Amino acid sequence: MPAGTNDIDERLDAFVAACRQHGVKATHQRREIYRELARTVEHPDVQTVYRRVRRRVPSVSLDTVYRTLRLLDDKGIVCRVACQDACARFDAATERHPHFSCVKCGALLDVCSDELNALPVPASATALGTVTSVHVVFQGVCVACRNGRQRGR
Amino acid sequence: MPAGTNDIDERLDAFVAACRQHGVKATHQRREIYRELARTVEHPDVQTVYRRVRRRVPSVSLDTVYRTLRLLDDKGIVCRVACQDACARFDAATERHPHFSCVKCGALLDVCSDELNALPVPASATALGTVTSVHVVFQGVCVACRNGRQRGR
DNA sequence: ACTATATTGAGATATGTTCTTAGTTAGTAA
DNA sequence: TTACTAACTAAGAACATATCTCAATATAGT
Repeated sequence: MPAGTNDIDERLDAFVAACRQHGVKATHQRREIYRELARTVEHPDVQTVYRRVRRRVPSVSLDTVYRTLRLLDDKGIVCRVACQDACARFDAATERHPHFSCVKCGALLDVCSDELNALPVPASATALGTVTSVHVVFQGVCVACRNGRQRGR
Repeated sequence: MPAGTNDIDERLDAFVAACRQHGVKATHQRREIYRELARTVEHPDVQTVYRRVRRRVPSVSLDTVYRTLRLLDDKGIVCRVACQDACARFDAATERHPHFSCVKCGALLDVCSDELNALPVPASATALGTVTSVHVVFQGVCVACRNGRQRGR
């Protein structure tokens, strides 16, 4: 979900509040890591977040980015998006929504579908256990790649 | 999907045919790797397949299991299942079907839901690109873990 | 402002996966 | 059956992702 500057500030305030609520410190690094996630729709992986945060906080360590994203995922403040490649990718939007994953360029895009989001979990799934989250990924070739344009991550 | 012995033989025949069709050799190792995948519903990872295949083919190398599973995934003969942990897991059933993933023990279970399988891809997804596959994963705690029983991979 | 303690940075380490080379085996098509 | 060649094994190296250890530091509550 795109977000204007004001929006980001609001979300950062909410983030700090969420940290307090969970009893974890809202450190400078964590705020910057969250900001990078909240300000993009790309669902960047850890390395990408690291590279970007380093522009603002040159001393930040890769490990801190790993630790922070894992922590925030555990607390439910951000969420990890399942994708086919090896690396974990993250989303600041924790509300359930499907994704589109391009097998060519690796782009991971948000899909808006109230219909799908409202879809109840089938009994055949709840019979297997307690469902806490639902992940829907459409895989294929994105419009940009289909049109021949190549783009990196 | 579970499979009896006869079923396995049939699927192995189909596997050999699929190899021919794709111009790759249906070697002894590849057949045994496929057999291990077809005979279980656990969606094992590479290491697990390797351990099991070695019982029948002691000389098989880990690298061959990696290479074979990647090749078969590329050809669409098996499919890689997205899961939260680092390692790739595989499924001999290539027909679209949802999975249940247990966050505690890592179990990856098949969900049977004709309803979900029949669900059309929403226009908001096809607008982003050409969809070639749909992955639905319900995440949560499986019945066994909920009941306190622990089980390894 | 002070202090207890959660958090960080840096480097080491673990794990999963792929590649390289060279010599050997075994499918496939004729 | 034979020959061509893809595929295999072995062993090592390389690479990427992710986690750990521990001393130094910054944050939150008083």
